[in-house]
Amino acid sequence: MTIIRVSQISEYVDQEVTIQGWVYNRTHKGKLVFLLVRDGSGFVQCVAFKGDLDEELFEQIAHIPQESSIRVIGSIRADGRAPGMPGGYELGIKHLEIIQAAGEDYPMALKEHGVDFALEHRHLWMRMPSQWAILRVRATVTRAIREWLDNNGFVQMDTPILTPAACEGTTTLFETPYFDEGMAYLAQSGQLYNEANIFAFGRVYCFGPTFRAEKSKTRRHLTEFWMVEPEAAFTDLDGLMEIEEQFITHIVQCVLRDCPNELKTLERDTTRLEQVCGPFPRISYDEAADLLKQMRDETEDPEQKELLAFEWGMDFGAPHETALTNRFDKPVFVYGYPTQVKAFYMEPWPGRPEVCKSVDLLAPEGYGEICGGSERISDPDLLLERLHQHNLPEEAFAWYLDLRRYGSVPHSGFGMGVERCVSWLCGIDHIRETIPFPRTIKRVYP
RNA sequence: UCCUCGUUAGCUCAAUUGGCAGAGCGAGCGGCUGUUAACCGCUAGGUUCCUGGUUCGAGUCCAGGACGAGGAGCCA
Repeated sequence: MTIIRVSQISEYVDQEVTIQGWVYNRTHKGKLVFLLVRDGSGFVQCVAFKGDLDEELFEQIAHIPQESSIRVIGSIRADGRAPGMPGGYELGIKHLEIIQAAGEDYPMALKEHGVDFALEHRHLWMRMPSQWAILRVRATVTRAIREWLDNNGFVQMDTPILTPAACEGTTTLFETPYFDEGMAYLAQSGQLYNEANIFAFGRVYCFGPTFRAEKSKTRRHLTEFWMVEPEAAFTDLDGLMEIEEQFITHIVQCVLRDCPNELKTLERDTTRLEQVCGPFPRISYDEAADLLKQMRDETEDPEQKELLAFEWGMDFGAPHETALTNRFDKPVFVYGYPTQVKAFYMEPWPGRPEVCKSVDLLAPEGYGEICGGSERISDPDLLLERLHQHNLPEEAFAWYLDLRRYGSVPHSGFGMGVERCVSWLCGIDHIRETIPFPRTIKRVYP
């Protein structure tokens, strides 16, 4: 008997097959029982008719607990009434074997749940269609990331997770004892190592978990999140933006192409996503500041006026990013931030030392920053000066300074937060649903 | 760290001025041949977050605490 996966069901119409999975839902109507069975690849309705089965089996099916694991045999038929994913096909049950009857106290009702309850039961919550869809989009995003980078000359170089000190000297890090060497810190970025790697490989990327111990409690923050960081030699800020827009375009198009069912499950309006292809609008920080002033002057709402309060030199807050991105249909680049709000290694703007060659990419529909990057300082003397200005220990950065002494070149790179990207593509409002087991300031379970 | 809010059945929530602890969903049993969050009937299910106080009487008022959420700052 052919064992098939639900995602392939349309190829087996009128054939007798076996499906292995779990009972997601059960409803019955006298002599009919409908089981909604999921197998990881999709959801399919299986129908038991009393007249077709011996009485003991029918009774067993009629009382099978939710989430029981089963093996079901029957023939596939097309039927527009059948729910499921992809839907429109159902299996007429000829035989069913219960692998394990689930306990009758399964806690996840097929309704909405509060945040705390859902997160406490993350190990079960992920079985539900919305979470199944989001996490499959995530898998598509990570595949698209590797695909584009691998196809465009970027070599994957894994950077260390245990690191000797702060990468940028600002954010709070998780620390752990490290033998006789004092404390080691969980990586908050692989960028500095990437900068070493480009001198050997030209274009590289690292892709892995990243850790920030900041007590951020917002819908945009996790303490453990995944970041991809490409870095390219012989690339200036304009070149970096070209890379970013091709990269993002590829990711969006892969998701639209490969995840239509998932996006439909999430009721994502894809018309906005379909407009996402490069080139993206580019505005300077100065222009963004003017735009914000203009928007603040135009609004009548005093609350909005206060939220949009802004002075040159500030970094953008979430309300500023939302207001800015609402003016555009595509992701928008904001480049040339004030040097004082950015990291020490960013190349100054020619003739304007108060501004640096940095660029953030803001996603539309209010999702805000998904990529942050810059052209890096390539002059060894300037880099040393910046280290001193930021009170960073020169010895710890000796290897990093070496990179500017032996064949320094203009180079640039950026980081993209996977969870923020997936949130945007899925149209959900909190990034904790975009990673299988989210780590937040208040949660390390399960 | 700061500001705001919340905690009542397995889940989502209601409970009027301080006056008998409720509903829907979920679970169990029964009914129905096309359900889409089916529907109908019955049953079970409670330390109202904790501690103390006021009161004849507290889910409700007061004080303290615990836990959680949203936002700010910081960032991806």
